[in-house]
Amino acid sequence: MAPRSPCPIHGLLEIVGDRWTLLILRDLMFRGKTRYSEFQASSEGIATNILSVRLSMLETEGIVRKLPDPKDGRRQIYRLTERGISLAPILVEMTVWGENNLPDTNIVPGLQEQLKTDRDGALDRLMQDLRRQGADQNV
Amino acid sequence: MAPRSPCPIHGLLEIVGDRWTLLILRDLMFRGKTRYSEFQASSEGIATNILSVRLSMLETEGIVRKLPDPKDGRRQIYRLTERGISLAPILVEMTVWGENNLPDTNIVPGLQEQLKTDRDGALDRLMQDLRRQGADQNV
DNA sequence: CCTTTTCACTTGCATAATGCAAGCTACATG
DNA sequence: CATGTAGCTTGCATTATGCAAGTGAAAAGG
Repeated sequence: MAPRSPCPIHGLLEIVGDRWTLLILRDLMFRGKTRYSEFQASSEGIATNILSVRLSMLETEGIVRKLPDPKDGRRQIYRLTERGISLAPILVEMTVWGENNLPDTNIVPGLQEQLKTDRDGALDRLMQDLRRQGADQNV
Repeated sequence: MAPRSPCPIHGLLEIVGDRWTLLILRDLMFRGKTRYSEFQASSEGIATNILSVRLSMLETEGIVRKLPDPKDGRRQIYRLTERGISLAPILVEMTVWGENNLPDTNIVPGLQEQLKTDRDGALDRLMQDLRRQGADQNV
């Protein structure tokens, strides 16, 4: 949908402001997931048709790119673009807030400690790591 | 809705992960809005029934609190709680991303420059200011 | 006072988004 | 060459959102 106002938050929400998109990005950023069936397997249980629509939307928005797996012609590999990687600070802040304000949360082990003691450093390392992953396959 | 997984991002999205809630919080944080009719007047055009449901949800989640206007018995004043103020880093990161990655955005004048040159300082000042607003009316 | 406005909502109904189950096609595996 | 797997698409039920109109309490105006 086209934004109804020039507000940067509103514009961003037109892309990621639904129940599922940020969870897909979480899987890409924090959980090393790259495949359709992996996103589908996340415990929140996204419906397959919704996943399909969201992934292609993210692709047209330039947040992820899809490339065929060279080792298995059935498989597609989804990776974050640089534009997608630049969303990491938002996801990190969301993680920190959730950890501090919600009961019964648990993040990928290790990251939680890093975020508490050295948030900026942990964020930098995360983004560097995502860039390295993206550099493996072309562009 | 109750979260389906212990993921902090998922838990947060169960509260703010819809098209409108974060825009209400934006109005509270960056635009000094405190009243129902002010939220309704935002240019994205939230429907009045949705606004009503979202505000009471935010209240039960402890993100905002509603208090009667002592000067006008018809009016209610909505303010961020400390829990709501602690969402500021997320909104700020969203603003920064939108400014850098979307065409035709314009933020409340002044804040944009502050965020570019001194993000941490601007965030601190914003949160202090919100705390001061909240301290006016009882806790 | 008594009427008219304003404010903060609620209600009813149309439309759009999401959820669920089943099916389909290209490719891989045995 | 039969069977399985991955990544989807399709059809339909359910839920959420959007829109217009209406309501009640309090303020403002005469």
